[in-house]
Amino acid sequence: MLDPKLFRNDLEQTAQHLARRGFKLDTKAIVDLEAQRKDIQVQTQSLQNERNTKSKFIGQAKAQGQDIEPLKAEVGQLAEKLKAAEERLSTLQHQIDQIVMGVPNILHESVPDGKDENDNVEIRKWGEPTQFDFEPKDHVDLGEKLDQMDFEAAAKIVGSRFVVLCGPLARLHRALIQFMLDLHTQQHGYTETYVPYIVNADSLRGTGQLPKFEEDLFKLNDERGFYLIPTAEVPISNIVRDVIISEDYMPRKFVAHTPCFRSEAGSYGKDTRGLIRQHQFEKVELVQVVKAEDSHNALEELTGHAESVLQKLKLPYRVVALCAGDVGFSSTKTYDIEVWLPGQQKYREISSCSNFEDFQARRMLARWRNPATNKPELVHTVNGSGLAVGRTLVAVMENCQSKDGTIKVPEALINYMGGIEVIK
RNA sequence: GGAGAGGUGGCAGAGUGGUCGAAUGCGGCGGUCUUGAAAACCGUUGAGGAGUGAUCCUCCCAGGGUUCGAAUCCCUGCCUCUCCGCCA
Repeated sequence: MLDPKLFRNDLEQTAQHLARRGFKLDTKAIVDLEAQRKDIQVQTQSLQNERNTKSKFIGQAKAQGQDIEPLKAEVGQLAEKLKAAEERLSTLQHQIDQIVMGVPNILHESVPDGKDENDNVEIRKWGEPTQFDFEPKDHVDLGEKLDQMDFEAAAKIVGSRFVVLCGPLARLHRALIQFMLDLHTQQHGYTETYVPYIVNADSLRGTGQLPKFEEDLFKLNDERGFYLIPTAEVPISNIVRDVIISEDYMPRKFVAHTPCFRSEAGSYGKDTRGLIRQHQFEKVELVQVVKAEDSHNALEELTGHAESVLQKLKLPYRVVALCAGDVGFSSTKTYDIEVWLPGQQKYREISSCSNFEDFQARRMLARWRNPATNKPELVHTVNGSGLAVGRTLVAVMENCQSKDGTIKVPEALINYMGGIEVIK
């Protein structure tokens, strides 16, 4: 959520900023609603003031034994007007909120212009696309040939976009998780965190998935309005919702491994093959809660932490800065890390690292107390995948395959595999 | 699942339907004292919002209700704690 003051004092400039990402702010509607709001709010408050004052007076009059009936009647009439005013105000405020909650974040000035993913800018590249002296297979062929990856069984058990892994491949999947968690906790200073996989609507509003993107979520058939998490970002970030933390709590760095659940509504026909796009996948997520002045450094740092996973696995990748049209709703700036997939002869997203500045914090009311002013200030939140586990598994399989269809376990994972060096 | 007790400011903890946005303690901040610190003492200290401003409004878990007036009474929901039962 943007600072509401921007809509009152800097509306045109805000609209221009938002236009960069192709978002059209309905300034006319806002000006109109704001004018009404101001008018009615002032009215309402003055009526409330009158009621309070007179009611207090009744108390005093009663204490002195005066006749208070006429006064009661007078204030009683006031109450009707007040109720009407309060209702109008709340309706208006609701309409304004509806608009404001649907407005994306303002982009950082360093974000490149552009319309869609084709305009993203490569920032750096690590390694070169893996060369083979044979025709490399994709992970589906490899996995099925090994008899350790079964999409049919999964389709029978639930439906499409799920997978069953068996044997060493399932273990490799687990090994990746352990490896990533150890790396981030031991070398990058993150606190290992275990969080709920089910969240309420308030949490999803806090991080920005709601109200706009409900269709991407799995909602439980439960009158409490629970959802499966689409990413650990939601439960982790909401740890600081509605609290005022102390200065020495920051920078706070959380890492958690969780499953993620996404409905993938609207992506029919996209990545239908393999486990690139699943309804359920594992992810190791990095979240940092920092002071405003630190967030852009934190984004660079966090992106580096995600990259180091790929470096240690010796998987070639590149980092791209998302262009204005491609940056997500809540983010001011996003780097995608894309790993090389020989099966597709393409770089594919394996991590997305974003700085939300105070956008999520304002929705979450996540604040810290600044000793300099002794006042609460909004924190900044930064997060990124470190990494998407399923896609990392794909990358390992495809980049480390041999001609005979076996897979060489990356050195960094051999200990986690109990010494297994080749998956066959 | 059954029985009970609660949810109040950064924390702990009072609160009779009418100067209660809320006693008190701790913590924080400022000061006195001290070579310095501690102790002691004095002062100060919730959040959000409207308005150019004086000032005003809202918030005592959330949502409804009663009332001229609700932290206080009533209803619903959520959460926490204690006991019993069941359970990975």
